[in-house]
Amino acid sequence: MLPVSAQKSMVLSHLRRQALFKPLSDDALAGLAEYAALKREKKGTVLFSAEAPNEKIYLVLSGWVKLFRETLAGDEAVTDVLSSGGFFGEFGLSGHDEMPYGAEVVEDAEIVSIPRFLLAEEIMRNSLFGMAVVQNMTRQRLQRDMEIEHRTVQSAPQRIGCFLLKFCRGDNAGPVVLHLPYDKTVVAHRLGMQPETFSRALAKLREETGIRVRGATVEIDNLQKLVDYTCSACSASFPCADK
Amino acid sequence: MLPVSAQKSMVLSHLRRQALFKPLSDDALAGLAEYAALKREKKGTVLFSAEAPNEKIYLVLSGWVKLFRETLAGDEAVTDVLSSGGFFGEFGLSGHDEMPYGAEVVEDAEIVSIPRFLLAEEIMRNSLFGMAVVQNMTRQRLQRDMEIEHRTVQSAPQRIGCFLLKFCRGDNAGPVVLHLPYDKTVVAHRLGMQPETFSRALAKLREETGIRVRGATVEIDNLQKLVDYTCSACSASFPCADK
DNA sequence: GCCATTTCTTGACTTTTATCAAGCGAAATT
DNA sequence: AATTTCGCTTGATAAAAGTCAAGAAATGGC
Repeated sequence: MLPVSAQKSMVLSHLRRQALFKPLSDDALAGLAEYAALKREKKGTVLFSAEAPNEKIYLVLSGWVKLFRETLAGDEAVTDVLSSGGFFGEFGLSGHDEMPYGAEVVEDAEIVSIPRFLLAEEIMRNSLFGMAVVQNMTRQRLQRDMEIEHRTVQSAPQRIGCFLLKFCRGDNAGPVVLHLPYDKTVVAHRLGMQPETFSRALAKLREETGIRVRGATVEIDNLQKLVDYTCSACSASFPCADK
Repeated sequence: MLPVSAQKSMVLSHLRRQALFKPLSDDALAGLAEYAALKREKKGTVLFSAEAPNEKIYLVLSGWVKLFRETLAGDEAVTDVLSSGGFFGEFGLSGHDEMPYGAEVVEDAEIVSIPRFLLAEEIMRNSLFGMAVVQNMTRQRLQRDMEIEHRTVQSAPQRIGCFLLKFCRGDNAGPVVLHLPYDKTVVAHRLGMQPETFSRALAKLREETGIRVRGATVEIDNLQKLVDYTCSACSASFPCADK
């Protein structure tokens, strides 16, 4: 275990790197870091379940964290899977004192938690920061709108194609090799389908677009072919501004 | 047509009534009203299409407005249908200068538009207002999360039941009579299904829960029965806090 | 390196939703 | 009042996705 001071300065340097925190002064950041806690969590750890008390904002530094809602019947709907720079628990800001979703680590992660009242204070104090938060929320809402669109108008193979394209750069013409960042089961739920459907849909996508899949590795020889197949059922087209 | 001054004061009184604008001073409100425009629009009017320039924030005073995204293939995904108090166009705040969706009046509506830079200025000036906007955005994001959940885990009849329950008060034990606020076709798309599916699913719901439907009128004799049938596939249960 | 566990795939089948086509009924137009 | 339009329903059929079950492949622990 690192000494406390060393850990604090590490947290501070991580916070400084977050786009959202750019408008904050060094003093303000130091104030956050003072009360922030950094944790390393293993895959499978449930950070909290829905309806847990909501007092902190969490920021993902590395790894992947799944946000989900569970029905009485036991089905789960994954609303998002976050990586570095993603944060959650912000509903505390709007007066919800219970978490509306659960959070589970799906790939070993480092997570910083910050008491939410500190952020609320900072929003009030620094209007530039407030504006940055508004913009971030707005962008997130837009992403949710797109998610709703995807789930209603895209077929399962198209949703997978869209997911893969999120990891491709727009200027990349040649062959692309990428690795699925977390388990296929999680990807499946992230895309609103069952693992079996995912498996079959991936096979179909392979057939239609010539991509090659071996385990978690995906090779895309002809990016345009994948784009043509995937984005025909979308309002945006690759490279999408909001991913 | 009313004289300009009378119209301005009408706009002002409408703005004053909005929960979101509560933190604003009278001066600030008057400033907004000065540059705000009130319009009455007929059902069927397209306020703007996706990719239109995004310079205003719109606030619905009465009637209903549908927000939707259209794919290249011509399918449309309705992300929301707004009534009094709902607003849209707020993506301008996060630097998007194109509307990410289209907006169409689905029931005769009164709509106020406000130049977005005025609101951006006010967010910067009044941190209480900034906080209110953050909270509003946060709540909207949560609603989108629930929407995603509903579309993945609820069946078509359940989604309709859930929709009907939004118009019921939690304390209402006895029979409830309500009217669908806009065309069934719009409700169908709002719930992410085809009109034909909506029609059949409504018949199924009627069968399962004993509700009676005649045109746009729905009579619910046994609210609990509807709740039991509908909310079993949801993480929240009636009466839901966020509708 | 081997075994145990987990994750993924495949097959057979069911359920749900979409699609295409036709017909009904209420409301607006003339 | 007749006609046209639009919204809604219904039927037949197809496509998509879910479910249950079994087996294959990959992964992690020892």
